[in-house]
Order: sequence, then C-alpha cells, then structure tokens
Amino acid sequence: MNIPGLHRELETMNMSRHTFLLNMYGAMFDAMGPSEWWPGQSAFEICLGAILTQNTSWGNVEKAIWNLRARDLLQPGELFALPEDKLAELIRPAGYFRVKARRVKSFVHFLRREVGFDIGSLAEQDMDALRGKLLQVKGIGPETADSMLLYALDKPSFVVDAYTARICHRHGLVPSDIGYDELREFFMDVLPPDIYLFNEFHALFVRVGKKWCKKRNGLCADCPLFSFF
DNA sequence: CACCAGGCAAGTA
DNA sequence: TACTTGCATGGT
Repeated sequence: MNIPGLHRELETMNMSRHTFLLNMYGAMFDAMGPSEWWPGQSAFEICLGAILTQNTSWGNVEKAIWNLRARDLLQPGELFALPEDKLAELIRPAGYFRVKARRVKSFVHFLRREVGFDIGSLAEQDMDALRGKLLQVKGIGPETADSMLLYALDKPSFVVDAYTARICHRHGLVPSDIGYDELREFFMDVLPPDIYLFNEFHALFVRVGKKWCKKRNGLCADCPLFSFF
C-alpha cells in the first residue's frame, strides 16, 4: 500500500514497516506490561462495552454495565425484552444514553435473527463476512465491529482508534487525515494475523496514548516511544 | 470555566 | 462525495 503524505520513508532507515511496528510494540509492552484486555466476563458483555465506550471514557461505561449486571441483564435475550427507555435510563452514566440504547437494541436484534442470541456461534463465521454483517447494524461502525471481532469473537481483526491514528501521525508514519480502513490495512498488511499481538497492540496504543499522547500534548521525553521520533 | 473521552449516523450542499 | 452536526455523562 502506498500512502500519500507519508513523510517518513522507513526504507531509507533500512527498516521494513513490519520491523518498525514490532519494535514500537515491543517498546510499549516493555514499558507497560500486558494489558489483559478486554475487560468483561462474557463475549456479550464485551460487545456491549464496545458500543457503550464509543467516544466515552471507560469509567463511565463501567457504571452503566454495573447497573445492568446488578439486574442480571447482561444477556442478549434480557436486553431484547427490556423496553428501550428503561435501557436508556440504566446506561445513562455512559453518555449519549438514548442513542446508545437504540444501538444496543439494534445489536441484540441482529443477534436474534443471525444466531438466535447464541453469540458463541457467531465466531464460527468467516471474519470478513461477519465484519460486513456487523457494519450493517446501525450503531456499529468500524472500530466497534473490529473490537467485537477481536476481543469478543477471537478474530484477528486489527482495531484502530483515535489514539492509534494520533500516535502514528505524530511519528510521521501516516497523514493526519488517514481513513479508518487505510490505517487498519497499514497494520494488517505487514503483521501476522495473531490474536494476541493485535489485542495487545491496540490496548497498548490506548494506554500509552492516554498517558503520553493527549490531544494538546507535544513530544514527551518519558514516553516509551520517544526514541521512535 | 474549557476540554476531553477506546464513534457513529444523519443531515447538508 | 465530502463536510458538518447532534448526541451527554463525568473527570481533569
């Protein structure tokens, strides 16, 4: 893949993109240790969290999930039966609660017609075909779909998010306006489709980004990736 | 007070 | 197709 605006040619550093990315991964892992993502006790809970955390801090999502857990509602059938306005009130702390109630509803409707609420059997489907189906569900965009595929369904789909784009752009690897699918391919084109690698890579980007790559920040000398600038 | 958080869909031109 | 806007709570 040729990316216009790429202002760091890794080849001139006598290094392949494959090697460079794995070195970044190693530096982050050495500094942060394993992430043990995604938090959640079931595949369905992970999918739910993927919707609830859209543009929202995880702490707020935890409160919403706790509300559902306390009522034993962390199952697709239970949420299918729950009126949308009741669901909205329970997930209020996660923000955008009316929008997200609708999105959760559309997801459990998808589960019912696709696999009869048996989320485990989703994992038997081909990854690309399943990704296409998830993207047709209103409220599931590319990041949410890939999070579900990787963290809930054990599919090697690389998850890209705002931190991934920000970090890669600051390191001169990609243009700032790169699209989601292009950035995903930037990784998937050269990395082995390894579930553990993809899991940790995304988690480490988020953890490192939260700590050292906030929107306003410039370069931080204590960032584990500082030597990659 | 302003700004941000593990996005997405719908509306507009 | 390419931009813009609404959604909303809670932490810093």
